[in-house]
Amino acid sequence: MTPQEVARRQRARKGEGDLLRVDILAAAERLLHDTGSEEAVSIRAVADAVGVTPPSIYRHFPDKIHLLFEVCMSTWNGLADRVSEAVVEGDLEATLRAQARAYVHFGVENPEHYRIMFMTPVDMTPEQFRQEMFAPESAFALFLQTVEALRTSDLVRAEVAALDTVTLGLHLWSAVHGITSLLTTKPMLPWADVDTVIDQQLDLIINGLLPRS
Amino acid sequence: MTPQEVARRQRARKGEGDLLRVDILAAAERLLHDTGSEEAVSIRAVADAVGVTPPSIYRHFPDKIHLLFEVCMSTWNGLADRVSEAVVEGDLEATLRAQARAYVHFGVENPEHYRIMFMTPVDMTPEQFRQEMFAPESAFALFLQTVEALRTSDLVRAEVAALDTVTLGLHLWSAVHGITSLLTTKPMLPWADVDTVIDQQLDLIINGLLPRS
DNA sequence: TGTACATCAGTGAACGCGCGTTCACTGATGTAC
DNA sequence: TGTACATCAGTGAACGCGCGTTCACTGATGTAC
Repeated sequence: MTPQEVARRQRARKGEGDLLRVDILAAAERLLHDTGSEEAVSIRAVADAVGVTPPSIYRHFPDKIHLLFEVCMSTWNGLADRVSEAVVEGDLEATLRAQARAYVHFGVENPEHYRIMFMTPVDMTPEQFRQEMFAPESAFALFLQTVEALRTSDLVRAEVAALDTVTLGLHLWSAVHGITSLLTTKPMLPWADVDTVIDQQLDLIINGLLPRS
Repeated sequence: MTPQEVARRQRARKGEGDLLRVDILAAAERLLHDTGSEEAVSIRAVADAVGVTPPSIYRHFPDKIHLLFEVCMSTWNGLADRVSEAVVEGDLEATLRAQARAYVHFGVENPEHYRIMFMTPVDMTPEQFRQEMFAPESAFALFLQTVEALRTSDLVRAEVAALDTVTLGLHLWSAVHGITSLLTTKPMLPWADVDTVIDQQLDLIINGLLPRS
């Protein structure tokens, strides 16, 4: 009848204090993913999940928001790998589509991470992460390479080629972000399955509403 | 040196209790708009702004979330008017563009209302508002009329005409929502001015990336 | 015209909650001699 | 091989906070007679 208690964590050896840091991150990540709720990831809940008392979190993180964002950023950095694997040599359109798919799936699989990073007022984001988010190795930077290649190719309309790469990138990102954001936020709407939605959206953007001839 | 206090509100006459209800809504709306922060709109803060004690809010609203959503919905319903005024007789493309512009401006001018309604997990939304949001007189429903007209016109590619109206509507909405969402959430990115961003995004979607001939 | 009374709008005080965070501490671990 | 000691990982208890909400109430207002 006693409530199920997580076994208290065995204390790390001297000099191995950083083991706890890793476990804290893992526990917070699991909590955020499983509950899908930022609120559920309290310092107390994380400490509980690791089997440790709340103050010991502060040995490893300056405050709650830095912990939360480190969790988000490490997931976000994982996306960069998937985006670079999505490259299809010699086929820019296919690359664009595959990268978009990787992006949307990232959001759909980690909706609360995504919400924290891209659907929350900036002021909440610690300065250090604001830059890291769009750093040269980030998913966004990789995506911009594809956009740049596409824009400077001969595949694209003259008006599109005339745009700034970043500007074009922001527009394409917005479209893909719109899908991700609404899919996760308003799942009760009559969506097709995720891959169909992505493909249709890309088809609209690539080919446009109006006829070609 | 005493803190500035809002004058206590004069008590309503008998039978005129609903006057307070209106004032509560107005105060909450102002608070949400001016602070741009859902958190700032606490029962206590609203009561303070009106010049009344917290419990009197409960005479008029069952709980906090109903108050908050009623504020959002009344702003949202105001958008429906702007969307229907945006119709340009006999020019579907112009209508689409004008309605999109009305929508994005709504979001940019009321970023926190917008965030609460469209960037927050569904579970937070009271049942009654989930339906009202997409009701027949809503901005979204009006927008769907434009989409339907466009889809069944002879302006549009065959593949686009073949789509379901709602499906096409969701895609167009996603694109416009993506812009709104990122503009307000990541204002430090190198955006052009709002109208330019909207127009460019619509141009992409209407004409596509690839050349027409 | 005066008075008793029901109704209604709003109050004052308090509840319990979970939170982030701080502080002074304990006790195990490794190291120096 | 044994012992004193510094270091380090983590604890226990508490802080103050603002919140949503409830409860029993007060006192002004209008109405009935």
